[in-house]
Amino acid sequence: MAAAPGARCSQCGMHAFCSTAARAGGAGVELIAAKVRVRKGDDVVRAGAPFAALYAVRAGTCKSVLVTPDGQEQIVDCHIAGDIVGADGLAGGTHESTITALEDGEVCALPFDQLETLARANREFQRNLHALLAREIRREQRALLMLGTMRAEQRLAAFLLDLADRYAARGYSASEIVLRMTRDEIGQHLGMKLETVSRLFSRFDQEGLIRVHGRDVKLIDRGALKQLVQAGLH
Amino acid sequence: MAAAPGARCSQCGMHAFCSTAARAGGAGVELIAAKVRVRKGDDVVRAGAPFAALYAVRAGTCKSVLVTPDGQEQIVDCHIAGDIVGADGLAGGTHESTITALEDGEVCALPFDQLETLARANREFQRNLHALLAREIRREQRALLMLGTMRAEQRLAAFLLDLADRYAARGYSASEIVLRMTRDEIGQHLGMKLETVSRLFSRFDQEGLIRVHGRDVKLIDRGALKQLVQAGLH
DNA sequence: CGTAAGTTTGACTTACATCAAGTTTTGTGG
DNA sequence: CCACAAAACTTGATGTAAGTCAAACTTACG
Repeated sequence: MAAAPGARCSQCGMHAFCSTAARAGGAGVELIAAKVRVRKGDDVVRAGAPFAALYAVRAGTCKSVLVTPDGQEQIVDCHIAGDIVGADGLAGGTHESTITALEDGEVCALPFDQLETLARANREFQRNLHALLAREIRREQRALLMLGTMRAEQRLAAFLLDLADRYAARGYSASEIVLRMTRDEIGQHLGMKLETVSRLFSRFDQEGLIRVHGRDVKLIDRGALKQLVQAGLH
Repeated sequence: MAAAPGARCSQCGMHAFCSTAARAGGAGVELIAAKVRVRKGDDVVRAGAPFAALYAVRAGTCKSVLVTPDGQEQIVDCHIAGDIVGADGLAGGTHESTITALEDGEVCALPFDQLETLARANREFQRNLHALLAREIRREQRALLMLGTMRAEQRLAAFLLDLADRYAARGYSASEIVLRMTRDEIGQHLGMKLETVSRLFSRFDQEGLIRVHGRDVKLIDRGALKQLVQAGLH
């Protein structure tokens, strides 16, 4: 179950980890990552499950979902290949959100006690691990800013720009996005109804900001999108 | 600038840290916390400042604020005595949110490289540090759920219950709250306007859920408040 | 004690939700 | 590969929660 050695780690967000982990390996510890295939709709982790590992998304995309007592769902974040997920389970020992594959893909389970052992052995790896957790705090703070202060059109524009930037950072096209979420899921993520998402896509298309065909979205006028997010013009 | 030894650490959220830190101290490291007085309105950390330490709130309350490019403010969280703040700065090396005192108080600066050194030396302390970061992830995920799925009245009810619970966990009254935030600040935290906050306080008071006198709030019918949050009845 | 900051309440507006119908896409078994 | 059902999407008409504007009231503070 050990990961294939050197398997395209350079594109993986865990890269910094694994490379320092390899060096820290000299200290007598080695990271054993279990690579798992997931099919669309599979749960990577389920809310309430005991926490034991972080998961590196090797291929595909995932959503992490929190559910209210009355059944309403909030998509807390969506993850693309290279992201590390599941850190919320670390507090309290059980996962709080359910992480589900949005398409077929592959994840690596990284046993957390092994990560901690490596972090104790290697200062650089430790810092990377902490940065990983802090990055999640930061992403969520930004999401709060978005939900708390922006209007629907701004949130959707910000969402598209963020997604494009993240794909770009992983070497994919920065303007051609294939959404893996339904309109309903995008709505659950951005705090609006699917009809509103649909209407905004149509309007952005009409206004020449983007070009939409179902789940294929092409960013046409990034400048205008950015301005929309920032200025919040009516 | 070292903290007064044994200074009411039992009430401090850092307690688990310091106690294990003391034990880890046998490994030749000691935590030097700088205790600082803050006045109402003082910034504990400013957005953009280089990250060097976490801050334990020893007395008083703080808010952490994120600002949009166009000047809108989102109060990401508010912190009471016993909380540890400033973890968002760990990613990227600079603080992203500004943390401001809402009343006179006292904070301890905990140099992060010292915390990391202790974490490498002591497994239990390391786990506590990780749990601290994960708890923040969790709080923010819940806040996202709140902003993304709930209506204004539910958010305010949830806010009051959370605040009461947190005070209770620190040994204060679970039903008598003294708000340290203005209506405007509460609105900036919950994603609504100050007028809406005011109206909801008045309505909750009329309906007998709470008793409001300015910033003094007494929770009367916690059951009803909880039901309001969960059921979202119209 | 007076001014400024904060709060309340009312009248009106608006962004988004809801309800509803029709269209397109996706997936599956014959 | 096609047929057909289910799921996803679009668009319109209407409703409503919360925002905006405005004025009066209360509390905190120099």
